[in-house]
Amino acid sequence: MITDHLTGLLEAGLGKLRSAGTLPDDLPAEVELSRPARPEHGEFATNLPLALARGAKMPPRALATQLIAALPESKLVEKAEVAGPGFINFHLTRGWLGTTIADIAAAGPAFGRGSAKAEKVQIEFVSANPTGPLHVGSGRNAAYGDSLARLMAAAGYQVSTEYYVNDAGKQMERFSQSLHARYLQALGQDAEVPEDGYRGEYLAELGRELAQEYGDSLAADPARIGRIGTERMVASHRRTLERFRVHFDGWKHESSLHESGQVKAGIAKLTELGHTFEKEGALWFRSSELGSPRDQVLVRSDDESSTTYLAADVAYLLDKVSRGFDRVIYVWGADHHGNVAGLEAVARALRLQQPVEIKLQQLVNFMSGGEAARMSKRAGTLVTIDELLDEVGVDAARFTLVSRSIDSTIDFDLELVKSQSQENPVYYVQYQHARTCSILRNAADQGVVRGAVEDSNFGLLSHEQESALIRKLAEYPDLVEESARLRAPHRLVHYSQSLAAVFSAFYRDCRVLSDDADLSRARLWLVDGTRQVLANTLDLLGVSAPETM
RNA sequence: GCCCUCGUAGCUCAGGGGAUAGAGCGUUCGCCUCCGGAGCGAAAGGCCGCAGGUUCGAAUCCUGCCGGGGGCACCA
Repeated sequence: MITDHLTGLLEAGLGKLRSAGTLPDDLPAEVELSRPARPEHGEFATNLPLALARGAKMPPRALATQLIAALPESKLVEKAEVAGPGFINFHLTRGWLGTTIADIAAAGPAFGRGSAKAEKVQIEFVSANPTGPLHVGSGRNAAYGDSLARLMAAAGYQVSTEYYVNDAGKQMERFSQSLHARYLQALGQDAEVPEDGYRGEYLAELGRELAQEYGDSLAADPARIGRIGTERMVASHRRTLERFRVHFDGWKHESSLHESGQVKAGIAKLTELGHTFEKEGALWFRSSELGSPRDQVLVRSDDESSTTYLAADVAYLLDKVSRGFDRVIYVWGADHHGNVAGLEAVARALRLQQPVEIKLQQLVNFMSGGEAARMSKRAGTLVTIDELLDEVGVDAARFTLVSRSIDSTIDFDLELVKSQSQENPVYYVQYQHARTCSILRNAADQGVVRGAVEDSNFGLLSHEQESALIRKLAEYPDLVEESARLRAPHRLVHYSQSLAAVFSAFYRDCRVLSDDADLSRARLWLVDGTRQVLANTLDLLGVSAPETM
């Protein structure tokens, strides 16, 4: 990779300056090359001299000049020059073009992958209550979590994904009672959905379904109805998510943590470590001493067996760690942010060595025709992922939902997305991908043989648009690394649009299939590299890369 | 009141200490004998919410204020 090569040159140059006594000894040994910026000033730039100038007690430009003089010879660097307040711009030789294209051709779908890391990371996301269909807010969570998992895996981490099924507690009781009422109604009996129950039409449907399948045999067993209903809901979540191209490595039921005794054991461990106390008949977690604004209840006063969600969270966190994950990432909706301090307090109380990261996803404001539409499962008004997919398809939905920083609220206007779906940027990116495939097909039809990549003469690729395109392709491995580090898959969206635009400019100015056979071959390799990188980027987003549209 | 988050072009948003702050949409003006026009080029459009601070250097980091959104349960 080119940045590795340049970093090596800079390190060698620095070493030379160090041994000459120009630099203080306490400067960092690691050299960090900045990402290519303002490529019109050179193929790659670094702000390293600026970063070091202070420690070196010399003006950045002077340091940059000395550093350039100390750089070893390189076949890939034509020249290096000082620019701006003290940048070093590298102008690369044509040899570099070939190495980049050859790298892509050799790695294929693996181009951009980081070196394998030992770190095992678990990402838990969606984890919606199984009390109703998944709505678009969970869709954003799913799109983000899944892309993050793909991205971190590409960056070299060992990634495992999990969905936590909240199939215990009072919310589930309300669900059972609501479904029971709907079931009785379906049997023609008088029954009312509880005041604080779930009133959505989907439960009435499920009630009719159960009445048809089971007759009246469940009438006296609301608990069993609840269990059956929950599993139906979980199964429907799984179907919806698979349709959304989101696959989970594991599904963890909260109920299993209760049944196995892990919840009790977790509480006992907190008590053993001295972090609990009793008050007003309840057992409390003294989280206020661990950075949380208040203490929290673990076991309710009304019933010794009645534990709170936090107690289950303790058990679940211990369970995750016991499975050998070195880092656990939670993706939560912003409406759960009040629980962040609590979980962090738990991690501190348990003295976990493993980092616990909580990514808060801001809300999706669902709009309809410019007007805010409230989403509420209990009121039964919501827009489900399935409805969204029916309207705009998986590709547009995923691309749109992951396109913004996870910290930003998204206004999602279904009317707008429907009406503009043909102008959605995702189609632009896919279109450019299809175009690369089309050119490759045409080449095959015309009997143009690309030959081996090492036999191509990439020195012929001297056009400005060709250089710009190769620079853009060469950014990709760094982009993967940085986006993964920042947990920011939305950067891939912006990159895909940018790469598509650069390719489009190349396409306009540089005819690929021409009478010049050598040039055609070199350009075909460039087109193929573009196709590969577009496909790799879209894959990390869970968006398809069609060969025709 | 406290906590989280956002405030950048008309709109929706990128930009995680560095060069002349970018993209899409919208607006205006151009471009189809040519590998896919779901396209391309150009122009117009910015006290980067406000005020301090740190720094050689701040849209970026810190503090305060203003404004939008969300959250502060013995629900999950």
